[in-house]
Amino acid sequence: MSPTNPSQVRKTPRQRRSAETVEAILTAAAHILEKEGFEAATTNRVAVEAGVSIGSLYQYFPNKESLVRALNDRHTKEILDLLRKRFGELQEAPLKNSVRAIVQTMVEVHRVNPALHRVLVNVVPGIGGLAETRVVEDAAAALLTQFLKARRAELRPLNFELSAFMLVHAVEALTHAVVLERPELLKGEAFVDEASRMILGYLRTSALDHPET
Amino acid sequence: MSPTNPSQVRKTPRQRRSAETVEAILTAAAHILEKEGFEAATTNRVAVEAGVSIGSLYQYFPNKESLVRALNDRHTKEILDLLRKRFGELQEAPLKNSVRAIVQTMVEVHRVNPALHRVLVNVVPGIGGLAETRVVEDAAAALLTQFLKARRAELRPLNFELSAFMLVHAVEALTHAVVLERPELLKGEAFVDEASRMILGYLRTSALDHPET
DNA sequence: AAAGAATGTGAGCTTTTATTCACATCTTCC
DNA sequence: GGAAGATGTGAATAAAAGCTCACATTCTTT
Repeated sequence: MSPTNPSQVRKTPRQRRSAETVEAILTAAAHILEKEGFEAATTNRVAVEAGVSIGSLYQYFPNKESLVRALNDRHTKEILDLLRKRFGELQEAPLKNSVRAIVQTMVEVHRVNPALHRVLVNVVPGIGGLAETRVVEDAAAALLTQFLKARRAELRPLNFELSAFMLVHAVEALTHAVVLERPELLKGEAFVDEASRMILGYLRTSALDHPET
Repeated sequence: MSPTNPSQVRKTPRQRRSAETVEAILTAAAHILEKEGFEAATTNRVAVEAGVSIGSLYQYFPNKESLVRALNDRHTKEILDLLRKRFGELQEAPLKNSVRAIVQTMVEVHRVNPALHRVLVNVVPGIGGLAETRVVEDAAAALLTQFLKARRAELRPLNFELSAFMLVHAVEALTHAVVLERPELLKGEAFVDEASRMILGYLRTSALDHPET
C-alpha cells in the first residue's frame, strides 16, 4: 500500500469513473452515519445508497471498518488543513485576537457536519483508528505548541507541551459540546467570548496562583 | 416497572439467587466491554462469561442495548453520588482548595475503570441513552452552579449556568484525556495543578478581558 | 478493431447474532 | 411434603450482515 493510502484501500482507482465510485461510496457512508449512526451503515446499505454494487464497495474497501476509517481520514485531514492555514495567518495579530480566531476556527470546523463528527469521534477509536486519532490530536497540539512558543513573551511561564495538551482537549470538548447541545450560544459571540476567556485566563494568569482564596 | 428500574429490566429479581444472576451478568458485560469493546459484547458471550444461560440474560434484559444502558446507569449513579458527596463537604474550604478537590474527585472517578468509562461514554448515546447522558451532565452542571453561586463573592461576575456548562465539559474532557493518554501526569500534582489553574483563571480573571494584547 | 486491463455487478454463501421457548430445577410457604 | 411461583437452561430459529466470485461491461492502448 502506498503512503497516500493509509486506510487500506484495496485498489487504487486509475480511471475517473472508479474515482467517482469511491467518492459515491464515501458520500453515501457519510450520509448514513450522519443520519442514522454506525449500526445503520451496513455495507449493503451503503452500496445501495451510493448507487453502486456491493462488489464495487469491496473492490476498494476490504471491510466496513476501513471504509469508516477512510472517511475519518478525509474528515480529519480537512480539519488539520484548516487549522494549519489559520495558525499560519495568525503570526502577528494581537494575542487576544489570535485566540478568538482559533476558537472561531474550531467552531467552524465542528459546524460543518456535527452529527458525522460525533459519530466518527466516538466510533473510530473502537475500530482500529485509535492511532490515527492520536496522530490528529498530536498534530493539533504541535501547532498550538508552536504558537505558544512564538508568543512566550506575552504569556506566563509555561510547560508548552502540557499546556497545548490541556488546551487541545478542553477546546475540542467545548466546541463539540456547544455545537451539539447549545447551538444557540453560537448565534452571537457568547461562546467564543467565554472560551477565549478561559484560554487567556489559563495562559496569562500567574499572579493568582499562590494567594489562598 | 418500578422507579428504581429505569433500564427496562424485564423482571424484578425477588430471590437472592436471581439478584446474583443479574449481578454476574452486569459484571461480565463490564468485563468484556472494558477489555474488548462494544462489538465483542454479544449477548451469548456475556452469558457464557457470567456463567449463566442466555435465557437467564433475556429474563432480565430485553435486549443487548438495555443491558449496556443498565451498566451505564449504575456507573453514572456512582459518579454522581461521589460528586454530590464531595460538593457537600466543600462548603467552607477556601476556593482554591475546593477547586482542587473537585478536580481530584473527577480524576478519582475516571481512574476507577477508564476503559469501561470510555466505551460507555462513546456508545451509550448511540443506543438510546442520549437522554440519560444529558441528565447526568445536567446534574453535574447543577451541582457546580450551586457551588458557583455560593462563592459568587470570590468570583468575577458570572453567567452561572453558562460557566457551569463550560467547566463541566472542559473538566470532564481533560480528566478523561489525561487518564487515557497521559496517566503519568497523575503521579504527582502536575495535572491537578494545571486543571485548577485553568478553572481559577476562568472564574476569577476579569481584569484581563478588555486590554488588547 | 481487438485485446488486455480496469471496473462494475449482484445472487448467494457463510458467519454471526439476537432472541425465543418448552422444559427442568429451585424456593417459598402453607 | 407438595403446590405454585420464581428462576434457570440451552438447543434451535430467524434475521441480518459481511463478504466472495464468476461473469459482464467499459476503457485504454496499440
